[in-house]
Amino acid sequence: MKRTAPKTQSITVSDVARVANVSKATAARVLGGYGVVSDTIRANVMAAAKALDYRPNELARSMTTGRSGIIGVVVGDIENPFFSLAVRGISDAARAAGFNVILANSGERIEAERAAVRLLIGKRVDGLIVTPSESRDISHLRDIHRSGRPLALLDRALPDLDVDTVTVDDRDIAMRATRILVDAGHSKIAYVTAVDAEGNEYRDLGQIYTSSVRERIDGFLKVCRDAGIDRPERHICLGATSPDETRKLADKLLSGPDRPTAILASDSLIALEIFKVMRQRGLRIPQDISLITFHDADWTSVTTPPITVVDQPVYALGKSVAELLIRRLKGEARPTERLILPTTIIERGSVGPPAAYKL
Amino acid sequence: MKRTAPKTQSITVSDVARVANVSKATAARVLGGYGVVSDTIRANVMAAAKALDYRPNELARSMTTGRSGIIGVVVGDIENPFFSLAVRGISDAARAAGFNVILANSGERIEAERAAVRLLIGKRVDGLIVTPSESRDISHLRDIHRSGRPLALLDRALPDLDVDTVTVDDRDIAMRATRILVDAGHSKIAYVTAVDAEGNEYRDLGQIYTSSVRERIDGFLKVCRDAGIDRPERHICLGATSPDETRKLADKLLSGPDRPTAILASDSLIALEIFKVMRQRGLRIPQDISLITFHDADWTSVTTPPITVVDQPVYALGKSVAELLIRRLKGEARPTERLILPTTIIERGSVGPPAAYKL
DNA sequence: GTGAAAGCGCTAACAA
DNA sequence: TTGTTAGCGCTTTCAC
Repeated sequence: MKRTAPKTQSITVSDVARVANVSKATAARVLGGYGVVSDTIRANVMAAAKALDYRPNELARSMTTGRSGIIGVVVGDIENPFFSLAVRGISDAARAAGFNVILANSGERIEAERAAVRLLIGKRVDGLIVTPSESRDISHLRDIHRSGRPLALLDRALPDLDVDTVTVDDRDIAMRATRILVDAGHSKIAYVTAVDAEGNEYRDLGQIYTSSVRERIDGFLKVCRDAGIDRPERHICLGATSPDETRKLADKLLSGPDRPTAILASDSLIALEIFKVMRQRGLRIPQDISLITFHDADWTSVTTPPITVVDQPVYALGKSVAELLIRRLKGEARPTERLILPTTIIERGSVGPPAAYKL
Repeated sequence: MKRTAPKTQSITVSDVARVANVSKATAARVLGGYGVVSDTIRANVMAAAKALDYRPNELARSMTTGRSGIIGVVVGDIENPFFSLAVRGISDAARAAGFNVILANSGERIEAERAAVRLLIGKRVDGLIVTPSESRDISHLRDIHRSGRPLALLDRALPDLDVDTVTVDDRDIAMRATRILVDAGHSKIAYVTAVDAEGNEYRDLGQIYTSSVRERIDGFLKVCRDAGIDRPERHICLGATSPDETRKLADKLLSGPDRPTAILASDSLIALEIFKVMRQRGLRIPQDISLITFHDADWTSVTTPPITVVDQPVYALGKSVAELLIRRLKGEARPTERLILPTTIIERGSVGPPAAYKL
């Protein structure tokens, strides 16, 4: 005797086949859109499917085909407009190619990233796009590769991992941004970034495990040193990992006697908090202090004054990395590609000569 | 003869069982964490699994159990900070309960919403959270219900659909916002919103198919009429569906001789574009024109002047709806709940008396 | 406590 | 062109 099924009984290929008076295989062929079926039978089956309100079970389908039509995406923080824009680029490219996207957030925590990757592999996504939160422990990324699924990296390169990668030239762009500040006469320039390090004290590059961050710091220091600035690393602030932390950090940074005359912020979320603290402390931009930030976020153009920004091609970054991945998914075998997209600086009104000069 | 597998052969329960010298069923029991197994055997199986680097196939697991541990979420626009914050609320609640989240974007297009729902049902998610883009055609939402999976609605209620819903009181909050403007002396108040209607001409409420939008317009009109404002519906602008469209709309709105003296924007993306256009046209806030917007977006507090906003409990909205859904997923049978979360208005500096008063 | 066997809904050989 | 038959990797009776 058949017990009542605990979960809702759904209509299967067999049900449709029975009603249409054909074999399961034939019904499956028209329902699945493969193989060849005569027009009459096709019509019958379609009618039966419609009558029964048949819905394919994608799970079963993926299980037998080994394909899911899904691209897994793991980003650092979906609330960061940088990532949501990149994700739109990815989604648009995916949709255009008939793929769907599953999104997972790592919150920039490596364990969450590992878990997300594990989940997505478990769900048998066809390929993954990851923004690796650090370069120290990338075993889970190697695992992807080993599982036979293509992986592509977004925004952050991993020298040790030979996979398709799309980034910008972070070192170069940091140099250009810093140079703007140096050229304006600044010599006390702070660089504020989100890396979490013990005590938030910067010691050396080897301590930074996120490639983009490391490259930017490298570029920043290079320009400072070339300009004869003494020990510029003193003004590197790590630990701006949340609005709260950033505010604390900014408050400390802007209160000391050794206050910087210019700040370079590594993303728009950080810059926003810094901007707020500056305001709150009555610091005028750019008369009292200058500010440049990475990412041309919405708000940067509506403040008074508007903020000078590093404009990364975020949407294109996402679109390109998805296209690269999709080409591999479609079977294209080619050497690994590492795309570096061009970046510009939008000069607005937040940079001026250091306060001292005007006295 | 066995052909080479086309796709990477993964380690299965059978493989582990063979190595551990137990039956498939026993291996499955320890690997799946169910049933009873002796400690010795458990240890053996675990060792074998580790040695072989076994990874469970979630697909197969979901197929037999009928559960996936996944909550499907369909939102209007993930780039809208309103939604990304709500999604974080959902994700946090989901994670806390051991669920994962798959995110799909509808772009506020009903066909995309249908497709997303179909995909998620096909993937056999355990339940869905949807921000319905309109109330006219909700057959796909009824389908969810019919498929036996729980559905919960976020931010937009559907009177005809008896499912758990979490919203704010849009009518009330629109009334309060409008009243602030009226009390400041305004009588030419524009309401700008994103609904797409033919010719972007507002005729009557019946034309608006998004519940939140309808309620807000209703509240707006009510307060205007109570204040004796003549035909306030003249100043309702529909069609602010993208930054570009919004800019055009705002440009037209602010150029005519009948220019409003105050604007109420239905979301922060719209308000931002309006703000930019105001700036560009040299309109001073609040001397020349007043502005209030829904959603306490980041940028609204850093402009000069900062913007008065309707502060919805966005994170809580997401968290609550997820919790409601999860309780159902865990088998709780109870009558449908319709939560309405309280909302406040943060008065900042963007509202003043109408320009005419000061002349 | 453990094993054998059936089956989830689908696709993919192969035969007819 | 259509049908038969095996699986995919897992869980789940039901015996032992």
